[in-house]
Amino acid sequence: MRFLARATACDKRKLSSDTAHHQAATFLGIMDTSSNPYADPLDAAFDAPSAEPGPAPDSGPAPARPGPDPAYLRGLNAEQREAVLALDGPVLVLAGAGTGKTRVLTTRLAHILATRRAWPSQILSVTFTNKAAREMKERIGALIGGTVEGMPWLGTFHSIGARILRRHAELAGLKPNFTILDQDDQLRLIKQVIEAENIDEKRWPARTLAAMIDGWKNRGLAPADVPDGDAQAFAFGKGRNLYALYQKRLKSLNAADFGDLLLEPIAILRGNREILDDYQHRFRYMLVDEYQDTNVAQYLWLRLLAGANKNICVVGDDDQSIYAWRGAEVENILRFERDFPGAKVIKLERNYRSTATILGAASGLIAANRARHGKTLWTDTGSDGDKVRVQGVWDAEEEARNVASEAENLHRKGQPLAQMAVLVRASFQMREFEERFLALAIPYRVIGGPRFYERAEIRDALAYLRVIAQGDDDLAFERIVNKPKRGLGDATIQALHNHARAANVPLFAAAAELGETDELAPKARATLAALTRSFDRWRQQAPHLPHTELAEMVLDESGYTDMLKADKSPESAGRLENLKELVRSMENFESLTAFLEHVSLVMEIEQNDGGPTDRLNLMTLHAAKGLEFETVFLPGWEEGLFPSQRTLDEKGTAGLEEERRLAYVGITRAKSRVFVSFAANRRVHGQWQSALPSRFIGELPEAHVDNVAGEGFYGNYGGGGFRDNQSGYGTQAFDSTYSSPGWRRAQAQRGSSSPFTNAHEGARGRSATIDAKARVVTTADSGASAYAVGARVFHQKFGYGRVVAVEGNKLLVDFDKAGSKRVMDAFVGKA
DNA sequence: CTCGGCAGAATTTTT
DNA sequence: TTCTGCCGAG
Repeated sequence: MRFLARATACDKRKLSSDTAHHQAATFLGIMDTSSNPYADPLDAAFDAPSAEPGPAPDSGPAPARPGPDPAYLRGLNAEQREAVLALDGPVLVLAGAGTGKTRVLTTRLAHILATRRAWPSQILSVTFTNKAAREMKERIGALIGGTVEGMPWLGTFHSIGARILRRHAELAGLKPNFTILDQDDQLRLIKQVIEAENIDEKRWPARTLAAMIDGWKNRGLAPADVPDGDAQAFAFGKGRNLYALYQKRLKSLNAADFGDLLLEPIAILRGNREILDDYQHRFRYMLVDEYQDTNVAQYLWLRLLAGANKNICVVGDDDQSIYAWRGAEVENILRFERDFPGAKVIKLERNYRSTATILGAASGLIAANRARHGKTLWTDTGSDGDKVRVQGVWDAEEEARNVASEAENLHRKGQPLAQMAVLVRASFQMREFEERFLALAIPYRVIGGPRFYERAEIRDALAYLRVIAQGDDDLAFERIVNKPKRGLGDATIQALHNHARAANVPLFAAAAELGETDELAPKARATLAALTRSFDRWRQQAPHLPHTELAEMVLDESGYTDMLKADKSPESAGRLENLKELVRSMENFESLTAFLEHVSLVMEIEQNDGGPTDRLNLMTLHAAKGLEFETVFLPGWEEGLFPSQRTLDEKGTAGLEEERRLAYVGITRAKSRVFVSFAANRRVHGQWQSALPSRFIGELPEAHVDNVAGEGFYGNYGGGGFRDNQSGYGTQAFDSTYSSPGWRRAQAQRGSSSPFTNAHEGARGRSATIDAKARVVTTADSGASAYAVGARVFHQKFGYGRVVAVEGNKLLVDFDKAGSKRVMDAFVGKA
């Protein structure tokens, strides 16, 4: 048990990195294994060139098994139990929303381990997100003790793919230390390839080709496999060739993109019988989470690995497949039984999350879809609960006001803000809500917004580190060669490229060479020489000091931090702060390479940005999958926005069904309350557009819905409007609107002007501002809207600061991190 | 080479 | 409306 103590004392984040597994493995290897029942004798040997395949299950240590009903099985319902216990042969678990899917998955793993059916290293369990992987590790740890780090093959498709590819890199024409490119790098590279072929990048944008290449890779297609029709679609048939050239460039850069992390292992497994045998033998059990989201490549990968023993268990929900646009094939889950004959299919339909009303509404909606296995969620929790409230409003601003005030209501009644979420279809919808929350000083958190590692300053810092770790990394070198500005412009870069190509060396080497010769202007030459010398120095230092110190040194000596310090813009302080955060996060890794590997596969960072913990959640519907909240707000249910017109145009019925699944996901996130709303007018790209309520509203069973007329909903829809809405949204549902006092008042105010004109803009804008103020006054406990000089305040965007001056309702605030800013008093709260 | 101005495009995005 | 990327002037 000494082991357990040490394991839990370890930093959890450390354990989540792939390289940490190696360490954990070594750690396990040198341990006194007799004290840890799950210590895995195989894992330590994994990296040996010819690792012995594991012992047959029955040749392992004697199964000292707990009695007939181990603790971890208690509390499972019959279906869940079956899903946990059905270990032999293929199993498809159709797990509806809120039916305890993760619990089944983790319990199943625990069961395999506890019954000694396999060692931890003989189980392959794949998830899509790092978050899901982390959660599984934690939950398994909780079930069987803190031995999670002994599960080397629990991870995302991509991290496991990367692991396999690193092990056999040479078979794919790569070195084991290859770089993993993210979207940004990928796009840059594709652009270079297009330009090198003299194709007009304006006419044939790199983004388009990037999307096509991704699509091909998702479908498991190497350049040679790309069908003619597909290849025809880009630059008069040059698509395939460009794809091939891109792949060639990747190899010469010793780099792989995300797609390659799946594709290359497939090629390796297909082309090398012994390797395939080794893995097939190794993985006695396979588990796949979110199977409905797998694409063809992932499917092929799984089929290859499942090979011989076919102990594969996939868990998913066809009704929650919302990533077809990213290559996911709902087909995979729909045809599982055909792919794996004799598969056992278990449906989890008992929902432990939502009220009967919410389930009824969600089921009624999803029933309109044709392509599905068909499940009926049920619950037996007491009362039916509140009906789904559907409300029509004038515009997005009113929508945000309603949501915010409803959230405040619930909050006053004791519901934590963190138990509420606003789920939008597209991120541009978030703005209105953020503004409103800011104005009311409602703490909120945006989930899935811009990623930490995608910020420019972070990517720059990483580029420096990448060049140090991997001199071949041209993309990284190019990124920072003139950042901070060193006077190395296009001309010099071009010369570098030419030289690199002629001498067939990486850019960095070319830079070093050009720093010696006199091909370049003296100034550029001296700068290049100085830069390459700096890198040489950093590389020399690297082994001798902690990588965090190295990072600090690099950022300082390169002039990068000075550049930010000299920058007077309000963001620069935050950028410096981010860099500090980056260095802090590096502490959790053993080495620079371990850190870089983590960064490329895990695009997130644990945020400890202070501020209140109880915050209202704001995110896209996609980001909400897998989460649950007491109350869910679903704004923007309008034709064109949701379902999205573009999806409808591009994907037709299939697209509509995916949008409907998205709506289903949204509703089923709620435990007790759902508020749907739609706005009659919305500003899209600065243009006002009118909209009709979404057809999904009409598809919600009437019995579970409560229609409410918003105060600002004027219902003046000319000849169109709800009455003609082909969705069949009932006229009677809104009849009350037309005669409500609110509506009459509104009519009186507005006269006969049409809501389709811009006439309302000024008036509405003004009244909203007044309203916002009024709300601030009523919410602030003192009733005062002005702050005194010297008061500590908190601003959602700029953080904490001190009031320096007050001018009417504007404050001059000296923010701790963001510097001096002029802000409206309504946008800050008392610190 | 650098900065400023203007045109054109703007869903969803697990890795 | 707002951001990005490109082009022309200094």
